[in-house]
Order: sequence, then structure tokens, then C-alpha cells
Amino acid sequence: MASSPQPDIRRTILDVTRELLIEQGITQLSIRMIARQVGCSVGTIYFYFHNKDELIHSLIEEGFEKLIELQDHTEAEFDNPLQRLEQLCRNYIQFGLDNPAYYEIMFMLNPERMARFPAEKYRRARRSVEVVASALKECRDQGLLSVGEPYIHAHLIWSFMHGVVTLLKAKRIDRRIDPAEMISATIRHILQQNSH
Amino acid sequence: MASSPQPDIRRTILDVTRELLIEQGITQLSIRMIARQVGCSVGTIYFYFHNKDELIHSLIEEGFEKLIELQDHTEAEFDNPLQRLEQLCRNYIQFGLDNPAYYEIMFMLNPERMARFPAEKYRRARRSVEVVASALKECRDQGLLSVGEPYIHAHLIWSFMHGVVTLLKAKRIDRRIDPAEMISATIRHILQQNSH
Amino acid sequence: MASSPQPDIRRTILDVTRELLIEQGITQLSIRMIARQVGCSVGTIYFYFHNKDELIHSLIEEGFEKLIELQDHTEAEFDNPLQRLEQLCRNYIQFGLDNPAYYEIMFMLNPERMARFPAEKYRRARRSVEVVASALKECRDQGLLSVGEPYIHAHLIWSFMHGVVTLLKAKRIDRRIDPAEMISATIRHILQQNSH
Amino acid sequence: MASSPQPDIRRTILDVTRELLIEQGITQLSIRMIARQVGCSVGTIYFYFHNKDELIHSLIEEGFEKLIELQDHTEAEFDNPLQRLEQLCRNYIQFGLDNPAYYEIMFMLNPERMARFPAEKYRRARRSVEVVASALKECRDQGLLSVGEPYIHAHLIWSFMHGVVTLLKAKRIDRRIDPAEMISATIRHILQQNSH
DNA sequence: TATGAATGAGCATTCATTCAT
DNA sequence: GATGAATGAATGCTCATTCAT
Repeated sequence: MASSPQPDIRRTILDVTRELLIEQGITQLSIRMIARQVGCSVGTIYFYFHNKDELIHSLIEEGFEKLIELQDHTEAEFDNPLQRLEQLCRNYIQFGLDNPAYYEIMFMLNPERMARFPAEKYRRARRSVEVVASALKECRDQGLLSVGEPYIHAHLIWSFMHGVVTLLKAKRIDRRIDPAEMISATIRHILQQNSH
Repeated sequence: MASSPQPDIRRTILDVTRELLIEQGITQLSIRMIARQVGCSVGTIYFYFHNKDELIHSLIEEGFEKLIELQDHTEAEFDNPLQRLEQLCRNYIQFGLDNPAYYEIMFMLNPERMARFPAEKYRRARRSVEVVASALKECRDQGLLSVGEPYIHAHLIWSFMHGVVTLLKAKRIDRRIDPAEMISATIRHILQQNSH
Repeated sequence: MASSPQPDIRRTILDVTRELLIEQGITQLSIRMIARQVGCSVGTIYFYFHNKDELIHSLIEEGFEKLIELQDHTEAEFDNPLQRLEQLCRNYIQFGLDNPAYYEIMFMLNPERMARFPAEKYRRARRSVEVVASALKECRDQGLLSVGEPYIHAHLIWSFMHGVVTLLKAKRIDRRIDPAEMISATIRHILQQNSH
Repeated sequence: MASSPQPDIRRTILDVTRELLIEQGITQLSIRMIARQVGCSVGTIYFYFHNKDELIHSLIEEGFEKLIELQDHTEAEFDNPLQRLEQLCRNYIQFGLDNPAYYEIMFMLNPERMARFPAEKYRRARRSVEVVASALKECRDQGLLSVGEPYIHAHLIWSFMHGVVTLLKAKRIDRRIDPAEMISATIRHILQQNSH
């Protein structure tokens, strides 16, 4: 990576940061490491990003952009709210597992602790709940699902998915259990098709 | 804390570490900070713990001890598997919210990333799943609940609870939603009492 | 400043540098800061000035030009050497207080320490002493003042004024003392009108 | 210096800092340089001093201690206020020339610019003015000197001496002028023995 | 037991400067 | 004329760890 021609260093920096984020986690991540991996000097990174936080912020924005685009597209695609709900959930879980670095900085940072990543940066996270809430409402109105207040229930579903994603990501689930089966069971549970 | 007579410095170190863990998170935690807060020298901490990892390990062990004792006690107390299941879940969630530091190091570290916290350290985590699985099995056998394979379903329930705990801990849930209600809804959902 | 039409960027760079010099002092001054304030790139500054030192040199030259012009004009204006001496001293002190940035780089840098500002750059400083020495000589010849060797005495007067300027500039004089009064007393003292 | 046995590293750090302060000035002074010169690691310096400012502060305190002790001793020694005034002035100038590093951080820093060296740190500087003011008052009361308000006049004398010290220190005075003669002339001027 | 002293590697960040375009 | 991109060296500072006492 150090010697190949870099058409877009800014892009490379973001990508390398994402890779390192997966391997090291946010706290071990250092500008020096990124520079070494990118094959540029430390200063170059500071040329493209004011500071470390801004670099992470850019990644957070990117992550939300990707996820929201995915969900918006799904929302437009499915008329049937139950099918839509299912797809939204599959999307979310898949996004988390496919993009562990994005998921980590988007949903696993504690904004209380990391003051420099203020809560408002995460307001976009609400969007992923709202699309679910909207699908739930329609499901309820059409008698397809028996749920309580849709917004609250959407948070419940979100929590459920978040738990599955984070435990799978962290390899905490017993190896003998097939992740795909975990995911299917999760979806079934959300859609209240609990029978085996 | 610095000037009171220390009957058990080791104990104090562990307690202070836990407190700092809540405020700072694992990555901001430094031996110096602990020493300053305890009122001893850094060397003293190294007398009681070989290194930082061992100190964290001890806390992890302690955390599992506490949780397992809690769950074992509940398991012995309730004959009715459904009531037992409910109490086990309430215990788990409450434990996570009451002991954020323990919960963090027990369930939120990524053992892949933290090579020094090898997966085997977390095998005890399985115990909290097993008590749930055992209750589920009895529920199913007694026709109280319609679930699939109990061990898998126990992981599902665990994931669900884990998601709720971590999102609540990180203050990611919309402020307008009452945490207590989130928890109740979670329990209801687990017990498949979804109606209203 | 960034968007107005720049008839003379070189001039703007010098002016901005002077302003920043007042606020930050020479050591905090950075090319980047200047460029940002001017609204140009760092490269542009290097187009007009070979390096940072040359930029400072230009300001030093400018400062001496200003001061010398002021003193030369005064020298031509006053026939009476005592009045001339008084005006020369008033000029010097006022110049120092009105142009803190110029004064700093002209008279407060240590050429031993700053090898890149060689002593010869400061030879022009002697001119401000010489005009005083010349006035002193005339005063002595006309019996207006009882002084020793004029050139030495001129240095004494210079030192005196330099002390007042630097202490006032650095806000080291007790706030309860009116700067104007300090200056008047200084002038009186130089002219040996010591009585109250 | 790196290999000799260091009985008191803290002392060595202070001394080395003082030496480097003379050569480099405060702005070029770096912790790494000090460590290199002392022959210890950077961390060692931070063991003895919380940060760079605290290290400089310690030197400032030391400097004022030295100067004040010198002046207090002189004050007690001389009954004759004129002789006392003379000695106080000789002391001050000599102190400045003998201890260029101390003098620089005590009297040549701009507290406005260096916010971390707050004005109050320099209140002790006033003491050197007060001893002069007290001597002046006695001189005036005994008819030995014709001066205005003693406190103001003391500031005048201080400025005068400050100018001489700083210009001599910075090698700004014409090489052909003997520093000792400058000093004598300064003292004579202060004592109003202006004739030849 | 406990500490004071010391270290080396690391951190985020800034800087003067260069140079192809 | 002017810029955007890049660099290497430096800065103040923190860290986990060691070890003689």
C-alpha cells in the first residue's frame, strides 16, 4: 500500500483508518499508525483532517450516509410493511456485520465518555429507528403485528438487533451456533413467528 | 480515601479501578490514575498485580463471581421455570445497569482485539446463558413457552438483553423513553406476552 | 482581508505579520498563521520572502526606516539642541509604544542568540544614538547641559528610554502609576530638570 | 554531565535549564533538550516537575529569592540611605548581568503574552522597587537627594537600570564602550552626581 | 510491603520548508 | 504568480513497567 500510486490519499486515509479500527479498536488507533499504513507522513494526514477527531467524525458521517441510504432505498421498495420490516432488519444486522468499523463508531461509542463526539453527532442514528417505527405502525394498523407504541417497540427491536450484532462481532456467541441461524431466529422473533 | 487506614489495599485498588472504569472507560484508565486515587505509589499496585491486564482480569473474575452467584441463587429459589426465567432476566439487566464497570469488562470487550484477555477468560460468561437455557427447556417441556432449541434461544434472549443494557448504558435510547419501560417491555417480549 | 482585492500582497503580508507579532510575539508567530490571516497559501509567502527570517528582516529594515526618518526630520526641524533633544526622546519613546512589533524586533532581540539576525543588521540602531549624541554635544558646547562624553551619555539616555519602553510595553510598571507621568518624568530626568 | 554521578537530579535539571536559557532563550528551550543535556529521560524531568511551566516557575521563584535576599541584606547593612541606594542599584545591575537566565524570566517576559505566567507571579518583582523607594524617601527626608514622589521615582530608577542591563545583556551597546563605565555612569546619574 | 526514581516508547499536534503544477 | 500537497523533524506530554532500596 505504501508504494502503489495513490489517486486519492484522503480516501486511502479513511479506508486505512477503517481497517485499523477493526483490528485495533478506536482507542489503540493512532495517527502514526495510520500514516505508516497509508505510507505517508503524519503531516499529510493533518493536511486532510484538522485532527484525529475530525477524521473519526468523517467516518461516522460516512457510515450513517451508507446505512441511511440503504434503509431509505428499502423503504421505497417495499409496499408491504411486514416485508419491509423484515428487510430493514436484515439490512441493519448485515450492515453491522459487514462494516464492523463503521458500526463501532456509529453505535458503540459512549458519547458521555467521549465528549468530543457530542450526542448531536448521533442524532442521525435515530433515523434507523424511525424507519422501523414507521413500518411497525403500518403493520399494526393493518393488523399484521400486535405491538405496543410503535416508536418504543422500534427501540426494542433496535436493541435486539444491536445485541445480536455486537455479540456476534465480538465473537461472544458460542462457536457451535451458526451466526446465520442466530440472525434468522432474530428476524423470526421480531416478526413474531416464534414457532420453531 | 488516601488518608484512611487501609485494611486491604488490594481491595481498595480493585474498587478504585472499578470506579475509574465507569468514569473513564478502559482505555483512559491508567495505573498512575489508580495509584493517585488510592493514595499509594504505582509500585504498590504492581506489588498486588503483575500488570494492568492482571488487574483487569481480577475485576472480570469478580464480576462473573457476582453475577453467577446471583443467578445460581435465583435458580435455586424458583421452582416455576417461567418465574425463574423472568427473574433471571431481570437480574441480568439490573446487574448490567447497576455495575456498568463490571459489565463493560465482562461483556463489552472484544477478545479478538484484546489478545491479552483470551477467550477462555470469558467462558464463564456461558454460565449466564446456561441458566437461561435450562429454564427455557423446562418452560418448553411444561408447555409454558413455544421456543426452538433452548440453548440457541437462550443466546437470543441474552443478545436481546445485552442490546438493551448497552444502549441504555451508552445513553443511546431516546430520552423520552423511560428506561424502566424499556426493561419491562424487554421482559414481556422474552416471556412472549407481547399483547399491549 | 481574505476576500478584498490585494493590490500588494507583499505589503499585506508585512502588515499582517506585524499585527500577529504584537499579539503573539516572535516565537509563536508561524508562517501558517500569517498565510491564514492574509488569506493566501504558505507558498505565496515563500514567493515573496525566501524564508521566515527574511520576512522578519524586512520588517526590521522597515522599522528602522520609520524611526530614522522620524528622527532625521526632528533633527532638521529644531535648531535649539535642548528642544531637539527633548523631541528626539519623546519620539523614541512614543515610537516604541506606538509600534510594539517594530520595537520588539528592532531592539529586543538578542542577536547572540538569534544567529540568523546578525549584529550588522542592527548597526542602523546606532543612528538613533548618534542623533542624540549630536544634540548632547551641542547642548554641552552651549552650556545648556552638564554631561560627560556625549556618545557615552547618549547610550545612557538610550538605555534609560529603552528601560521605560520595555517595562511599559510588558505591563510591568505598577498599574497605579500613569504611563504618561512615567514618560514625562523620564524626559525631565534626561534634561536634568529633576526638581519636582 | 551525562555520566557523572548525580546526587540531586532536580537541582541539575534546574541548573541545566538555566544554562540553556542563556544560550537559547525561553522559546527555544525544550524539555527534550534539557533531558539530553542532563543525561536523563524526558520522563524523569516530568517526575520532578509537573510540566514545563512549573519548571520555569521554580526558576523564577529561585531568582526572586536570590535577588530579594541580596537586597534585604543590603538594606540591613547600610544606615546611610545614599550609600544604601548606591549599593542596591549596584546589586541589581550586577545581579542582572551575572544571572542572565534568572533576569530574563524574572523581568523580560511579557505576562500578557504568556498567560501561563500570570502577573501575580511577578508581584515579588515589586519588592526590588520598594527597597529603592524606601531608600529614596530617606534620602529626600535627609535632604540628600531632590526627588519627586519616591515610589514613582523608584520606578524610574528601576527602568533606567533595566534598560542598561537588557541592552548590555543583548550586546546592543557599542563595543567601544566599556560596560563597567556604562554601569558607573548609570549609578552616578541615579545619585545625581552628573558632573564629569 | 511499599516507595521513589527512572526509562523508552508512544501519543497528538505543529512547524518551516519544498516543489510540481 | 500562486497553490495544494507533502515531508521530516520537532514539541509537550503520558504511559506501562522496572527496580534498588
